[in-house]
Amino acid sequence: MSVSLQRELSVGEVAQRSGLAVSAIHFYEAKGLIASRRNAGNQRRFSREVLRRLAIIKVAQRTGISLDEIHEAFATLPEHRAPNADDWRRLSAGWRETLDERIRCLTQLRDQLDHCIGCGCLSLAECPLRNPGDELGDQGCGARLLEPATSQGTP
Amino acid sequence: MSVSLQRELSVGEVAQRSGLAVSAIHFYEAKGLIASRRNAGNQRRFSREVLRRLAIIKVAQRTGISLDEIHEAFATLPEHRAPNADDWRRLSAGWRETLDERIRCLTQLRDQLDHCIGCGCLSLAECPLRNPGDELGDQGCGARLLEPATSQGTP
DNA sequence: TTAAAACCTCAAGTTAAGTCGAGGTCAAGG
DNA sequence: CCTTGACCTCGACTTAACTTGAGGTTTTAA
Repeated sequence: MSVSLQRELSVGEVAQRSGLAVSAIHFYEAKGLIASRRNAGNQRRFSREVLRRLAIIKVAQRTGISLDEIHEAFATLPEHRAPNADDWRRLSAGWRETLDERIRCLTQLRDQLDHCIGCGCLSLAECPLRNPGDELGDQGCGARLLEPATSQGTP
Repeated sequence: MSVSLQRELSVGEVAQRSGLAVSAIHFYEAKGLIASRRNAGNQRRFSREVLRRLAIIKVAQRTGISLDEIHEAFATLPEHRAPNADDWRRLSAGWRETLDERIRCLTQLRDQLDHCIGCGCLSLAECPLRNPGDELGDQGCGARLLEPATSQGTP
């Protein structure tokens, strides 16, 4: 196995260079996230481009994107030519927004939690967050911090 | 089903007031996250405290804590008395740190991604992030953005 | 040439966090 | 009394993202 410039890569080489398990690479191929051609003995041969794709997959996953979503995003890449810098940039930029949104939601949660640690509302019944009327601050980040004030009982 | 002050709650009432499915409440009980006693007819009866526990579970889950971790945290609560404000505060404060850490990691990822969108390194080979030597900036937030520079090939 | 290492396919297993359904019991209202 | 709705248990199913293993083939290095 000599070091190469442009030769195609075996699955083991891809695994080593990407830091992924061989089984994961098989899995991604089965999912249509990456492609390979086969040599005479039916073994996979990958172009170097696959390393970039795998890197992109890993980044996207870290931002909380599912493989299905990654697949959809990859589907927007042009079919007839290899993706170029702008293509990747477009995907990255889209995911950056998702990531930003997630950060925003978690930060909001943290602030609520800070408030609750301060006022003890996670432990006592008088939490201001239990009251409705804070729809203003609600940016679609998921559920309220405490029970959704069913407005029955607790007289 | 009359509104009550202090009566114990049936599983349906807990479900309604917590916004969880009955099956989820069964599941949490089976996992040891909440407890109930049984009435004469073998039906679950929950004390009101369970609502707070469920609220805590939901918050913790939103911060990315697993049920197992929540279980561990709950295990640090005193056994012989009902948890008080300080107990809950302690848990919340611990999870706040976890949350903060997650926000920090995602923010770092976002900044890296910003950089990569700018320089196109997600698409081209000259990305500065490929080079080692940035252990300084690495705060244990997971993998590098690109391949871990196996330092063979690409002469 | 030959033995080990790498590769192949396909099915089944794993974990988390629940959901769903079957088959049976309990409780409340008319 | 009887029906309806809420409850009970238990096992099987779900999804995501892989991993593991069995049984067989190809490549590579000595």
